[in-house]
Amino acid sequence: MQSSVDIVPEHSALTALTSELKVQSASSSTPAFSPLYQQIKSLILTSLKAGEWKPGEAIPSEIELAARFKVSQGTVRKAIDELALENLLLRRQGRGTFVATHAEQQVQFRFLKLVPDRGTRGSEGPAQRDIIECRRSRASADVARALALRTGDTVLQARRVLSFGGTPIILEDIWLPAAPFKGLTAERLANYQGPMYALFETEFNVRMVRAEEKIRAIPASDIHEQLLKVTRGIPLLSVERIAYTYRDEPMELRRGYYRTETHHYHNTLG
Amino acid sequence: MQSSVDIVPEHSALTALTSELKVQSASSSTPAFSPLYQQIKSLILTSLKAGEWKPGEAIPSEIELAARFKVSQGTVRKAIDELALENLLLRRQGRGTFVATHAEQQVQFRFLKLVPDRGTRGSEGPAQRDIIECRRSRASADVARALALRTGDTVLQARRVLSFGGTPIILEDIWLPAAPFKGLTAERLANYQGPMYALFETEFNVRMVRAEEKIRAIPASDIHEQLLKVTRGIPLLSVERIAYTYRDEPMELRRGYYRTETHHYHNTLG
DNA sequence: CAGTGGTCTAGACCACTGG
DNA sequence: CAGTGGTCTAGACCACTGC
Repeated sequence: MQSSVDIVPEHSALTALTSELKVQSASSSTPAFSPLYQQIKSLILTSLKAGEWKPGEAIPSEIELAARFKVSQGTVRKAIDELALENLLLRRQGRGTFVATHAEQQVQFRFLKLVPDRGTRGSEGPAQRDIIECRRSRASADVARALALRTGDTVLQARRVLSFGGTPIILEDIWLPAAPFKGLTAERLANYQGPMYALFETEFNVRMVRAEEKIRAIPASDIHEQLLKVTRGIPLLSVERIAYTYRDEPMELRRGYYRTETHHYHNTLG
Repeated sequence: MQSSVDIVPEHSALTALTSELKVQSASSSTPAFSPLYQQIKSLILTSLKAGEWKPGEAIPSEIELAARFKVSQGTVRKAIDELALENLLLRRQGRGTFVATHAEQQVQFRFLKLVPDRGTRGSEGPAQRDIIECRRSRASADVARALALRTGDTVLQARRVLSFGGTPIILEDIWLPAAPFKGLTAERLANYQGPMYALFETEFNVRMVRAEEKIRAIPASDIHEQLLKVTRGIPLLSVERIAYTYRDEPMELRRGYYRTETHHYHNTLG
């Protein structure tokens, strides 16, 4: 090292960059200290939300971002690390950092945790997807609450059956807020190859990032009898999912009913 | 920086420490490159397994570990970061890094994902736990396979009911390999306050680190009718869990049956 | 071969905890 | 106040990818 006296700070980004937006508030009761990399993280997140880089595309290199934000590479590195951990970005050594997407082969059906008892998903061939219906309707009280809408707001409602090896296994009822999905039709849904969430990305710029599921055991009703070919009253897995976009905005309510004679819901506890 | 010529490497841990165990194999077809911090990570993991530091205790500070392993603080930092991410260690700023434990108040019932429909767990008061039985038996074929034993090996078998607010909600059948849990009795189980996994840690030095669950909907049988006070045939959530210790050794098979009229299994998808 | 992410170091300083 | 983890920097070098 040089002969600098250690009282003189060699580097002091937080101080030096006081002219930027990175100042600590240091005002109210809670100091609300936020490290630099967290601020960089939200800046990247903002660009992500604004669609500056599309799903599947590469974002600028760490060096470029470091120059843009006037911080060291290590700091943007830490910001990107966290975003990658949250599955928002995908790092590929030697190639770059990419905006995560549901369209990639490797991570298709990332949110579907139902797997066949023997082997893994895919071993039984691709799923057959039949759209039963897709229509506009009014949000009931519980649907509205789940989607942060008001009762009576317009929603899109879809129903579909997923079959594996010719056997219907899953019935899903899906509710979407009408506004962000303007123009979505049954045909569009039926003809699209690949996961539904990939369609949402490419066609409506809506990216599902996180989801919460509530799981119960319920008896099959008439609808299940018809569409899943099961006898009324037998146990089904009820999976209610609310999917969220970047900023914790609920964007989809999905009620799934799973037959679990030959499949099971798989979960890993860390 | 100093006037060092950039061809001369200033720091080169991997080279300089060739005398240690950190050499790259660089022999077979796959180079099997392993970064330094990964090697540090397994060294720490080894100490953890060997019980050098007990659950709840602090491990040496980053500076001490860096000195011990002859690497920079940043490298042990990255190793510890990953172990903390895997819930094996717990960082506490200003205090130190601690061996994770199931006994801590905050993370009790880390693996139990059943929550009441309204509010969060705990709002309904503590669970009542009744040990129905606890005995030695022989592993059936499927139990043996789950625990990596041979059919007929001795196992400990326990059955208990968990009640919330006076209502029986969960029936659990638990199988443990006899050897590591020598001396475990029904009394020991019944009298222990706190999570079962905390007992395993303190009494048998067995730490459950990870678990896999298979979830199904099944009809209630006679046993459920008796112990959960439900009518035969109503849907129950069947949760089969295999819990693993550090090195992916299966150490517990647990078959849980959950009533889901007032509770649900909650899961977050990332 | 240039460009990307990934590793490693050394050192300064900050935030937090406890005695 | 000393000690701990947490942040930030600057710079060197390595591993991997594609052209």
